[in-house]
Amino acid sequence: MASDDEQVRNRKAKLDHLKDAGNDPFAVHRFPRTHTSAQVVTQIEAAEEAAGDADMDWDAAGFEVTVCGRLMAMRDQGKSIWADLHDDAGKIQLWAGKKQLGDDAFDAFSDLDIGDIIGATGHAFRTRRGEPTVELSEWRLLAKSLRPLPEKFHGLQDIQLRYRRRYLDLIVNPDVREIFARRTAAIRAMRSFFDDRDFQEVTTPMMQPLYGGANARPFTTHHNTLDMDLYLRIAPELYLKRLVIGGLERVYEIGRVFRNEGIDALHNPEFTIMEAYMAYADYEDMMELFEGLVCEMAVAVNGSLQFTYRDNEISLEPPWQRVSLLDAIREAPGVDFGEISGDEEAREACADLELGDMTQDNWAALLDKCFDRFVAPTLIQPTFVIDYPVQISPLAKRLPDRPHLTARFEPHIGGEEIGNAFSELNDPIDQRERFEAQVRAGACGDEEAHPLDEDYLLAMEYGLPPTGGIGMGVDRVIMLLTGCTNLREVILFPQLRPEEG
RNA sequence: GGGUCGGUAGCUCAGCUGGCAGAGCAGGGGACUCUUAAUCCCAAGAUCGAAGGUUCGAAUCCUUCUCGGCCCA
Repeated sequence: MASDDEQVRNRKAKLDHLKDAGNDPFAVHRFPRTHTSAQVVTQIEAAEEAAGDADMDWDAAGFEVTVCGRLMAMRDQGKSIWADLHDDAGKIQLWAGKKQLGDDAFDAFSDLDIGDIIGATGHAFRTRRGEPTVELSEWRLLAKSLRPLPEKFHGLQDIQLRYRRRYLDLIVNPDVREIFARRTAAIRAMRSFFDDRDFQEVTTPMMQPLYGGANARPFTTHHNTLDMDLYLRIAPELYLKRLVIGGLERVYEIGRVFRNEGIDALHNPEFTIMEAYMAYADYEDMMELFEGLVCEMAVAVNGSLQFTYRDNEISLEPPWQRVSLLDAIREAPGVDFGEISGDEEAREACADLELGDMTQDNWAALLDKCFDRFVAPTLIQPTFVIDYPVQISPLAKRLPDRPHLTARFEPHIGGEEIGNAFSELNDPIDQRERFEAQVRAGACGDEEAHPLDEDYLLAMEYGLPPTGGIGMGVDRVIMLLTGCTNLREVILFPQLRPEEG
């Protein structure tokens, strides 16, 4: 057990001594700092600027600062100790001199451990070697760290430990901090994009009496007082469209959805989705909106519309290319799903494609497999895959000239699907028939089939204006923009198998 | 589900065709007032993922299991 480790025992013993001497670090409630590490550096540079070419007299030009953070390195030279203090803004070097600080405070300082949280006051200056530094005149321990940190040079490499103890990952791996800062910038850009266009940000239920808005299996939970089962949402779609019916003409939501499916490099059971709906707009408008949104996110993350993903140079410069779903599959594996309707017929057409066991696959599943296997990996530059068959698009509006197809698109970048969008189906009669077809598919074993939602149909019968909607897999877009190849690198606490066993 | 690579000290990693379990960092003791992956000296730290097998002898070879990475389905 780690708790018996020698290093932990040493640190606990130090803590006990502090408590016995009336210096319990955990009794400290607050610490007023005057400067972050970055502010100290900036002010040192400003002092140098003011002094011009003259030699700096730091005794005169130095200034008093109070900083706080985590001790990340100690270089003990006997009567002089150099230490690195890290805070949210960066790092600043501390210097403790035995003569300058006094014997007691100096000895106590040398007793600190890497990982301890301290506050310190002193004179800011730059060393002869050029390092911005605070010469300590006073310091205090604000929290004792009882466990040793991972190695300072290589950081934490163990993938499982990095995710299970993400705090350690963040403490010792600076590039991880950077990725999540970029994630935050991307989401901030997304909000301002919609806010600038007069969209209203809303929150809708995560616990729903009936799930819908996507084809996926849900998680189930139970409310005790109401004594009813509830589903964790797989999408916010049907609630957002209720709001459009209610007259909120432009709405968006950024939030978590939950899908009860496998976990791999591109799937986490809970992930962040963005959905937006715009009354009186269609899927062509949504393509433009989607392009603009991703471009603004890219600029926020990378400062550019160009980026590299898996050695591919990708440009987000609009307009993005478009390909018809059925045309693309007719070209690549050479199956014309537009000419095939039955499940058996589809299986025959795919017989030579080495798609594995097809006995459970219906027409829609095989179309999906063909696309995922032969077409999606080739869509490196941003591409809208358009015009999905009505059978696999139960919430999308039909194309007027080709009613077997819908006004729907899925954007693909770097070979990955990053969203789904369409002109929303607003005919409640057609919607009921689509739901009924889904229920039939469910009865035939399709576990991801959409359930029939009477409450949503009731809302639709009051009148949903013609509306365009988009959904985006936010984590996936951030993954692409940051060059990560695993979703878990952009989710702070990805789902893992429980520890032990 | 299949293939493949891996699990060795708190952390990062060596350990070859079987022959005393190693280093660096961190930690302990000591020296050192411009260091910054500080440096130098000393001592300590291991159920080698688990179980079985082969062998005089297994971290190493074999089998099974387990956990994880990557690739494929």
